[in-house]
Amino acid sequence: MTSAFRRPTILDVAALSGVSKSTVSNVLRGAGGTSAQTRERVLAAVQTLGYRPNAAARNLVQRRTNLIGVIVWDLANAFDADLVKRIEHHASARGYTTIVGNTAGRPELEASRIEALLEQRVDGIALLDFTGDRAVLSRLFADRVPVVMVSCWADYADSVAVDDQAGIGLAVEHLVGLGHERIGYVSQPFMEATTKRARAAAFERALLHHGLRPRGEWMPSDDADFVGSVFGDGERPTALVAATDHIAVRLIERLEAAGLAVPRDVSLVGFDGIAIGALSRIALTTIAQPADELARQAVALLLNRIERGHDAAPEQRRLSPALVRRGSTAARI
Amino acid sequence: MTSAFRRPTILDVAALSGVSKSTVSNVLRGAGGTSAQTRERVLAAVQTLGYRPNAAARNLVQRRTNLIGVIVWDLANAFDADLVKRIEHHASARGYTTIVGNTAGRPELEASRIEALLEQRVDGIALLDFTGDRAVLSRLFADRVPVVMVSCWADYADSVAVDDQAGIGLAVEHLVGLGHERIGYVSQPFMEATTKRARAAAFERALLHHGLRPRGEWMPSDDADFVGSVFGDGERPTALVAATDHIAVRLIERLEAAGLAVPRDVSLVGFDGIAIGALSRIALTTIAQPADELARQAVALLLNRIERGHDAAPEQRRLSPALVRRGSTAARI
DNA sequence: TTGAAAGCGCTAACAC
DNA sequence: GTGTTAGCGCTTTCAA
Repeated sequence: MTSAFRRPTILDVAALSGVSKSTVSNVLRGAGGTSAQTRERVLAAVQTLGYRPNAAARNLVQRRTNLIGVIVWDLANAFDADLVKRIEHHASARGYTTIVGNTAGRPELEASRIEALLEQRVDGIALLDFTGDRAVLSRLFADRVPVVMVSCWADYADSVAVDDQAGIGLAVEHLVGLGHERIGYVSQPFMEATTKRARAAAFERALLHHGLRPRGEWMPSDDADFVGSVFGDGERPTALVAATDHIAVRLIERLEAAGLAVPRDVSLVGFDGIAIGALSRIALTTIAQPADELARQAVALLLNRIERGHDAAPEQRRLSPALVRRGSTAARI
Repeated sequence: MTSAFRRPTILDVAALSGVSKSTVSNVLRGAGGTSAQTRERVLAAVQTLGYRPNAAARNLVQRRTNLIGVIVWDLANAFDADLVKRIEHHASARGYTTIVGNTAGRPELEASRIEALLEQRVDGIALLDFTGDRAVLSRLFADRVPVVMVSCWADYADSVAVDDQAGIGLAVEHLVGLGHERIGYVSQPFMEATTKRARAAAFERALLHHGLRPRGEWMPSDDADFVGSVFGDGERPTALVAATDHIAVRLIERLEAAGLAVPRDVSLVGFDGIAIGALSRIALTTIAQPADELARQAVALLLNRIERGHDAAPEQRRLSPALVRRGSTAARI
């Protein structure tokens, strides 16, 4: 950097336009009470100097930053990335800048990312797929930072998530409608805990609702060795519900590698509605989440709490998912 | 917010531990020159108060923020998202916090996102797939903000990108090796310009190198109506190179919808190496970019310029891509 | 080894 | 309408 280089400050603008810095500030903030003449002069000076206000200085005096943080499990995961993109979009439209922290689901990374956000004094934080580490949460609580949980929840924070029970219900209903009676459920160890539990519980309930008996051995919480153990011998499920589209897609790989065809031998329903599920080569029947609505409401909830204060009781929004029928499910033969 | 709530400041810590705020600052920054005793007392006070330094105040006096900005075309695009994730990771490891701006390739959004970054006084900016709007770039230049371009380039900025020519060369060589002579190239209108041009030019060169004649009608810059026009009648290509994996995946859809099988009727090579290409149902032969190396070097270049100054001439790094053979290419019948 | 004091660049009373 | 002034919370000389 050229050693003499210094960004123009509000004082430079004031000097050039021959007014005081408060007047410059008033003009720039649109505070009113300035004559059209001086406004012109100030604006001209801003232009010629290429002046741009320093957010740090403003943040310091205003005690707010117009920054929000987003903590995400894995940006390489299509659903997460899509959500982050939409959150950034809505936040930006309302004048907030977004800081993203990717945690890879590791609590220690989560803690350090959140620590960084708090040093920046972000006005609020959106937690996608939060691991639920108590220490981290209590820290947030102690700092009285507005938080919105997306796609997961806790009773002491605002949250917006898809209605997991309704979603899983749709999936099971769809399969039962196709004549399936032996239905399994596949989850994954590295998955946000509340959602994981909710979907698994919803699955059991849905089966019972249809007069079917949930079978523990068809509900592995890990898809890794799933095919070998469940499809080895004995009675096998004719249909599967996967906790997420990601799991479903991996499952297709594993099933087909083991010589089982989808949907001929096994029908499969995913959950989320990621883009690649729509490819004709994948054609994944799935429970689609209303991603943009999720993002919109998350931002609305968060900014509401930021701008209107903390007092109100936590709000828990549940959005309705929709069944998207594609080629991975078929009538039981 | 409880009206009486105020975050503890360095003064509170100083008061509680009975020292001056400079001493607190010295302890916290590890500046040395403090006795073990006072250190203990200060640290204890920090602990009990839950004190956390205010980045805005620090930024203001230090005139640097330890913030970097990342401008990305589309986080919903797997390759971009993966890159952002890795950049955030490397930056975080070196003490920098990342602000992401998604631009959807729209120059006006790009400008406003960059404007926001500059107000935050980010120490540097990584531009992924920059649209190349001159006004925006000159603004950056005027502000003397360190910039690194990733996967695209300009001669006046540091950049790190894959060697497009080598990559396309590998693709063509692979196809020629399989006996193909009528090879087409498919691009897309909404794509970062320098990369787009470079890959197209490299394609022509590669064909010439193998003694083949590039044919304009087989090089649409838009994949939308590609299948109809090129595979309608007359002589058709037996193999295609796609400018990106995304395009390749879409092309598979369109080709198969038109009754053409991949690779039976057409062989197809993509570019990028996104994860879904590895699924057995997709099995996309592709030119894989070294994504993590790209991210690592981008961060290294950027932080180097930030921490060591602007003087050095722009550095242009070109990384080698690798051919990944999968099922979308086959010998010409 | 510690403290006092001068800012960093801005906003927001309040005075003129 | 416009200017003066007192901070916001921190770092960083410079003295003691």
